[in-house]
Amino acid sequence: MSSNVTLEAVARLAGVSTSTVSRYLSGTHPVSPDKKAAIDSSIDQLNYRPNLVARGLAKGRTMTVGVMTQEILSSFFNEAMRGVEDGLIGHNYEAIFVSGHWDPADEARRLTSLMGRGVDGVVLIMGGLEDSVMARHANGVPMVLMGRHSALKQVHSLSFDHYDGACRAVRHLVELGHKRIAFISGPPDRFDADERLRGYRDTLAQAGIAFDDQLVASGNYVEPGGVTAMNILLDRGRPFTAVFAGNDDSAYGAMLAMHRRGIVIPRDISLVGYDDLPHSSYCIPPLTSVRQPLRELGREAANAIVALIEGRKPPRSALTRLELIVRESTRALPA
Amino acid sequence: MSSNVTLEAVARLAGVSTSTVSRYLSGTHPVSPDKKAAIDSSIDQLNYRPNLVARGLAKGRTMTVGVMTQEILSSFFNEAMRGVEDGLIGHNYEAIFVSGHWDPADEARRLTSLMGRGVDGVVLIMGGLEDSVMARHANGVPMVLMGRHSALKQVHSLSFDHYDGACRAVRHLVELGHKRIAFISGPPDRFDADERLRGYRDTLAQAGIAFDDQLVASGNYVEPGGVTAMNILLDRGRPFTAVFAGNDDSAYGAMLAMHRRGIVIPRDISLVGYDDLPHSSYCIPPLTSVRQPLRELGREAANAIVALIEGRKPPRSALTRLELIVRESTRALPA
DNA sequence: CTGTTAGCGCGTTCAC
DNA sequence: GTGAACGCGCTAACAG
Repeated sequence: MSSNVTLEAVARLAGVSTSTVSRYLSGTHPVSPDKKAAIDSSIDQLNYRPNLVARGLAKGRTMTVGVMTQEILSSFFNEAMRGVEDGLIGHNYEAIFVSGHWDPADEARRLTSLMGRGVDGVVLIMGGLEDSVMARHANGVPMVLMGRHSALKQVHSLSFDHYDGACRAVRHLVELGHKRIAFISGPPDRFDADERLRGYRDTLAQAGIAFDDQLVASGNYVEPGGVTAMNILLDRGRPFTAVFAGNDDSAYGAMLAMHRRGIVIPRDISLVGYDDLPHSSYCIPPLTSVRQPLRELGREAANAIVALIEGRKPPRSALTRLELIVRESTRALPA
Repeated sequence: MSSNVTLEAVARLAGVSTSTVSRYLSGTHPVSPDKKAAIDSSIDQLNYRPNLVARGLAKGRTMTVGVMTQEILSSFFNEAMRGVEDGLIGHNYEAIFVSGHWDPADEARRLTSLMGRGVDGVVLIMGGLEDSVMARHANGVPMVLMGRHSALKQVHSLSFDHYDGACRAVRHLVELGHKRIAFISGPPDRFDADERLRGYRDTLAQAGIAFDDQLVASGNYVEPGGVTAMNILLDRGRPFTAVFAGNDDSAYGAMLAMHRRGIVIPRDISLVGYDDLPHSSYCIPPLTSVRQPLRELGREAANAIVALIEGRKPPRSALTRLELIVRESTRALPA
């Protein structure tokens, strides 16, 4: 385990007591210049590195926050993680990442382990932990929940308005003159998926377009699901000129399905995605998508958790601003 | 910090000594059935969770291994991380991820911090740490280096043969009848990039095709670089019928650049990538690419680090097997 | 099988 | 300013 050279060794070499070294290192009390020098020299002579485990035990704080993602293999989560990491570094906290794999049992396990490791706070990105479980496992440490909302008042929730995002996407299509607009939905039991569907329906209604359930196919937010959904849509034979995919990964799948059938985007069909993943600027054609500033949200989450840890009130979230990024996968229908 | 209920509280409630509880929990010594029951009941009555920090301090082992990635936002690293995570879980170790951002100073900092946290072992994924630095920071804990090689004998290196991979890619193109084959290289100072270039040149030579430096443009392993490189290649006016991109991200960029100019893949130009990122099955057209079993390598890394930690010899690496995945971005040239 | 006694390395009283 | 002593929660000898 870590180093073998301890604070005590440093103290002995410097001819002072361990408390003096400790105080010097933490800067809590003034130390005389000559001792400072002696300590400094023996520190790098011995190549001393403080044992964070011991420090954590003694102080009851570890200067780390646990970040639970669901899936390491996902641009979506990665953006959020990156944001949290960025934000934390500025505050001298370190992130330790674990992943819950969308499995509540796994999530609970990881959360317990994080707590046992003495993290000072926890950031949960999405996931399916129920409030009661979260409450039970969060042993008094502050928690920030990203991407969804919890009724618990101990947890600070930070998320986007998926309903609004979906409205923007569909409205864009409507404004381009599309009337037959299909929808590839997300996993049926997920809040954000439901919200996006609701946005789709409401915007259609608002535009005076009748909802046609033959025009929605369920995807699951991953590429293969997008392929399947698109094929189903096409096979049903109901005509449509545009598709709104519940997320970009589904959209990628849909693109491939269309490509296979010789359908050209946006000439034959317009496509809008959701998430604006990094890759969406580089697919063929570049994808029009609803951008959620995930990375920024991650930074906010970091700020919030640090504030909470230090007993301050988390700053009011400024952004949550969604934006439709128009690229080349959508076009106006000739009048 | 974590829970407030301690081992001692449990012991008191159960009417036994702390050591008995400790022994029961760790299973190192037999404990009488009635005490077991008493302990069990008081554990969940109190909702006791062991304090891993204290345990770590006492045992000198934390059952965690530090994993340093370079960039969270990269499918490449994510695959590797996922593999390591998978592998570790089976061994009851937990991964804590940090990222070095391809910056040696950052890497050194993170490594120090990991050591301070008392990780039992470290897995480094790529990165640019020099041997001397690695040696200095790895305070006696075992280390596994993924994706590149170190001369240090304390570190167990696990990587792929990039030269071989490049040869396969180019050979494929040659076999399809291509003679004018362009190359989009990686960052000039990176070992794997050099190896791929070498594979490209050697395979060409072997096929009796003269090397033409006007046919290589330097990318940087990310999409924008691929776009630029492809444009340069095209602007030079030197004809070519195929391109080997140093990695998939560059290939994606190249695809977009061609799309913009109305060049159709593979009708006009064939394209081969390297890495076989998950997305490569879903781009348009699906990309022929050299697959490196990164996830498997990650699992091997996990096995190796655990073996090292437990004083065994790491199993000899079985795979490192590269494979060319032929999809739809390459076609045979008419004879 | 089980309780008692020491630490693990560091922060933090409390005196001087 | 500075040192001595104690404690964070747990495991590991040491005795029974």
